[in-house]
Amino acid sequence: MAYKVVTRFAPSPTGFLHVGGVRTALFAWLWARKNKGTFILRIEDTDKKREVEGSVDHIVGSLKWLGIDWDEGPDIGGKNAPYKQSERLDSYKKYANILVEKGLAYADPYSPEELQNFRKKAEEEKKPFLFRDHRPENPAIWDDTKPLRLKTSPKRYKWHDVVRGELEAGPEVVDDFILIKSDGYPTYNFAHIIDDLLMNVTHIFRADEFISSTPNYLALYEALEIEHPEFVTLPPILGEAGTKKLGKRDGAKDILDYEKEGYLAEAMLNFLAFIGWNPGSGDNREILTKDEIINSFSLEHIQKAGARFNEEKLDWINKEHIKLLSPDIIEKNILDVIGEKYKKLVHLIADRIMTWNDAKKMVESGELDFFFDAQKVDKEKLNYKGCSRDKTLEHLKNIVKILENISDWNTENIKIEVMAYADKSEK
RNA sequence: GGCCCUAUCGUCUAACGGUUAGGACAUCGGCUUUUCAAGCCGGUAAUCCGGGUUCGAUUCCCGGUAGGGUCACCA
Repeated sequence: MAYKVVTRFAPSPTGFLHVGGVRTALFAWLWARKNKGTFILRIEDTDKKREVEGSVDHIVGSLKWLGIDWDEGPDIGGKNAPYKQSERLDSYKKYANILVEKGLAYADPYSPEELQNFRKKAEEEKKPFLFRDHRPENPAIWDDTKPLRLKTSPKRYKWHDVVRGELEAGPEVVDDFILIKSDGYPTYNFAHIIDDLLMNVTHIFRADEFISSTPNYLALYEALEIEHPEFVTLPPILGEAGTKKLGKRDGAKDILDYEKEGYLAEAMLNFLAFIGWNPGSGDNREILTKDEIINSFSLEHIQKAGARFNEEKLDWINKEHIKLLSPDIIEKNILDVIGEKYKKLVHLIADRIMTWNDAKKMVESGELDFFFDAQKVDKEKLNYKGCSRDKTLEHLKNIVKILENISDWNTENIKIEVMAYADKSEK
């Protein structure tokens, strides 16, 4: 192979990372690792208003938890430093000026209000709004205080997407989009293309909401007279119940919440890899280690259609990964979750191949507390924390089982009483 | 609404013109278990609809339908 694969993950620091973002990072990372290429972490912090403090640390922490490592990034530097777009403004300005000199970019003279009116008018006339219909005849010199727009020449664009195949869109979607905002920061649309160029990115992995803006990007690549990287469009991840893309508002959790809930990083990695990808061609394995995933990863088996997020499957994958661990590690992890207070129960829980989160649920529901009080149960009021009688009975049966496994506890009395109660109620 | 994308069991998917349409999760049943799980065995369950192309379409083409995405000085 003559060229080196370079991929990147380029999140904006606007909060936590959820499964959607992480899956994008994962696929880009897998492709880089599969090809012994380079994986870059780049922070797209060009929107000061939306920036959330601590996001970068959170993003770094999330990726590190999963074992997704990068060769270049804001924390470790690299030959393409810096890796925060806010520190790369000179590069954007340089390319902006090239476009201005070529006559392919111009200052936008309108105020936001004026722009709003154009949109409103277009809407009233039931016509699509296009900025290029309002191009100024003699644009002022771009002086950094006005937005800079790309001067596009509308036409039909066709392009190749590694996953979707041949795509195309008509001239009506091509418009003079903003390259540099009035605050001096570039838009994502401009900045990512310059950075990908300068960093020699070979494959752009991103979700499918970017398909519709691709013609505009192509217009920019053309204006700059540069080749575009390969486009690898990932299918959307749908919410558990709905048919809409999983987003923060419909329950997409912080990826680190899964760590807190007791999911193993490698199980999460396995799960995420299988959202919109599979080894294909008769390879029915679904439980794979990190290295196995890297080895079998290929772009041909990335799905086109959206996939629903399924937490039940995640639970199963997690359980299977737990089974792959050594007993020592299992017990240590269970102890981490349930705490020192319940140390005596570690073996029992491990024997039952409980997942960490099952153990955690037992702690939270008070089931383990009840166990410690079991010898004080009032047989006349077999009432466990507001549970129904059947539920209580179930708990008691469980406890008898647990008690039996601990030799130094005197369990005979309560066992007899509980079993007698059980016999009676079963009739 | 314009433009674009997508479409196999409930869910995730295999199939790259010829299979009794395979697997996994979930579900149901059985075995095992002093309870509950786990484990093992088995069952139910799918090619969106309509036209083509072809000896033969899940697969290729066209149309419809449905779902989704996008139309920002957000990414």
